[in-house]
Amino acid sequence: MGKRELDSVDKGILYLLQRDARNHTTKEMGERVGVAASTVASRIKKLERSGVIVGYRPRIDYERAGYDSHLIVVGTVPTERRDSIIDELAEVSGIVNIRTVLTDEENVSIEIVGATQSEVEERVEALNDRGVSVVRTDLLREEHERPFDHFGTGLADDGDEFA
Amino acid sequence: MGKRELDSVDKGILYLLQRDARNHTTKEMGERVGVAASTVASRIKKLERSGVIVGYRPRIDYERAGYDSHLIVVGTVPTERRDSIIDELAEVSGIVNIRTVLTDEENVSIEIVGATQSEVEERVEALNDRGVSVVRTDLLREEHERPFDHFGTGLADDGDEFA
DNA sequence: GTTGAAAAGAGCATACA
DNA sequence: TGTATGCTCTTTTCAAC
Repeated sequence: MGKRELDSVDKGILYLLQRDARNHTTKEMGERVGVAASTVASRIKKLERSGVIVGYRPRIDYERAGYDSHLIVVGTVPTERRDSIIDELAEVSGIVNIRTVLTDEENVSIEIVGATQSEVEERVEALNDRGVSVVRTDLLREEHERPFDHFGTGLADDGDEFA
Repeated sequence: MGKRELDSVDKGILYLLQRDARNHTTKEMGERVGVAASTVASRIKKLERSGVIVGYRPRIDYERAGYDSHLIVVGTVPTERRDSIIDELAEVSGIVNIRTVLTDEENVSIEIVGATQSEVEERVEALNDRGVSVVRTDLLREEHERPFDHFGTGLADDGDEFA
């Protein structure tokens, strides 16, 4: 499915979903965006089917969940083996996020979580065994997420959300 | 609110939410985890209140949404001004994610989205004006997200999800 | 804390503008 | 394409365990 042009209703809905993707009702969103609840529902389905919305995830505070060690590993993978290496990282426990960028060096960033520091250290070593040449390992301090503002400025009333 | 110990029901629920935080019913989750639907609902509420679940967000394919330029900026912010600088980045359009790590150099990673390359380049320059010394700018290639496996191995039946 | 049943509310499909 | 109505299913609530 190709690219879609988003209108202001789509953008308003996306904005509200980014503020809270689970505890908004379609009715509420419809009022904010100026459209009927059923329209909101069908727009969301369409955004899902067209691939603009890929899925929904909870934001988890791993520390509160009892996993004290949370770090970002920056590494290099040879571009020609990149995809297969990334696939195999599925077998390493504790990896919650992987980003790859279009460069030859330091082209992968891996977020790893674990209960203890030593547990996570083992996992970092496992990365080296699997073809990721680790350049740097940093403790994650904070992660801020914010709605992409183009999806909402003036398109939806801001109520109070749990930001 | 302090740390919580998660039992296997909590972990199973978190696992399922990570697979899809919006299109699972509590009944379905209850069946997979071996508990009643109402229990699932109350556990989720508790996880939200205790801060283990911080929120819910859609995963958006920005390219399909018509925003072609998507990049990761790695930079350095002076640690003593870090929090205020991060706060002020709220005024820069297109920033969707900011991570800070516990080092003195290259301690911030900023994800920026925009409609065109030049638009995003302007925004990167705006970062320099606001106290972020930009070290590197890379085009984002792919981002993989996966459920933290400790939250679910064997605790929830895997149906087929849209992973 | 967990359950199951009853009430309230949301989502979905059909029909229509 | 967007909106409204009615039907179905989900979520919420709460008394009992």
